[in-house]
Amino acid sequence: MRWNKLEDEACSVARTVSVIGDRWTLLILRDCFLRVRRFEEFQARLGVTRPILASRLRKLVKDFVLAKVPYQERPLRYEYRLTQKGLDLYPIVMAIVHWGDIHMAGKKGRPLLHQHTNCGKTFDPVMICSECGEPLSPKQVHVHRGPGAASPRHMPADVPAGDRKQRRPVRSSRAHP
Amino acid sequence: MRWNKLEDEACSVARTVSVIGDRWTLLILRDCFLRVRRFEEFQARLGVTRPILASRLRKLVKDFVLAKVPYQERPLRYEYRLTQKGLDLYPIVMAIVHWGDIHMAGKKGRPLLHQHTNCGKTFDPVMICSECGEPLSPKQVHVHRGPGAASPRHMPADVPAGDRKQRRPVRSSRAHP
DNA sequence: AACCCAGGTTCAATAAGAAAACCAACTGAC
DNA sequence: GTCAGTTGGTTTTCTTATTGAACCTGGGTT
Repeated sequence: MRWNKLEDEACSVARTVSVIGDRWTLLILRDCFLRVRRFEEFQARLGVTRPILASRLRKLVKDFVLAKVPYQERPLRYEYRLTQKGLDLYPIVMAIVHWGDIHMAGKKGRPLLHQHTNCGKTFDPVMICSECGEPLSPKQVHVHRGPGAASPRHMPADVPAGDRKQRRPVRSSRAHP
Repeated sequence: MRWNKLEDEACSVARTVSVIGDRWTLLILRDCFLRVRRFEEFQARLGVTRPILASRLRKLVKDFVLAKVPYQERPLRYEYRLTQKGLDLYPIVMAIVHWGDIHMAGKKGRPLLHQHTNCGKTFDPVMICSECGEPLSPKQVHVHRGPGAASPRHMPADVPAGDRKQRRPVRSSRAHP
């Protein structure tokens, strides 16, 4: 399969992977969330070769994840900033960080700690259901076809519904449309 | 930079990316969460070449994300099942799906809908702070060095702490140790 | 015996990535 | 004015990874 065909697949994972499913791209995005913005800074921190970095940044700009904005004139210089679409990748990056913290940390513990400035505490990211607020587990989720489904190829086996509780919904910044 | 050096980096993103930071690997994991378990089924659904699929499955087994368990004898055949370490990737996969749903869905809408069997509703995954329960936004998170930090190279600029509220912590299945 | 199945491996051709050098537009120091 | 320095790249060559097709193994079926 060619990678440009991937974004046409009727699967949100495939479409997302066509944008960020590359090792260097994910590391570039990590640095974006750490406020890195310039070519030379990415290059120095990541150790990536310059041609690869240039091609990845170009692609992220093309996909509207980053925007190239001038930070000075004469000589005209640009920096790369996360767009809203890019900022929305934060849960993915945090989920990746958390998994690494739990499963890949060395004996010394985590490399970084995250402090939530709202509550002031060191925290872990937790993924919950927007409707009932409970933490999500794969076995409690039943997947079925949406309006954008193409073929029944990607459908899973059916899973019986369990007990049901009630809670107030959590207003996500970006809920299902 | 060589990819085997990546897992030695003092960064949880780099370490996680050394395991799952590959396009095919992420698609394989998507299918794992859709209860796909066998070589031929992965191959048919993904359209990946057989040598790549074999190499990715081998690596996921080596990294204890998947386990190869026999489902019959004579002829002896194995299937690939998510371990607990693999199941813990669920928030990453859900975050990827959700971003694709929001930013990459076609005109027809989402390919798949997720129903939470606990509450019975179609939901979106929301990432919250384990301590105060508020949805996370990148600008409200201050990163600082943890015990496993190596060099100060990967540190971000400081961000002032905002207002502080109080809430009860959410017990994540896997909190910070 | 002849053929099918699941789960791979082997091999040649092609695409992508790495390393090092080079380029261009401008600055500021001398 | 020229000479080195800075930033943000491109070019070139070499090495590695991926693709596509075919083949293999250890069984079972008719």
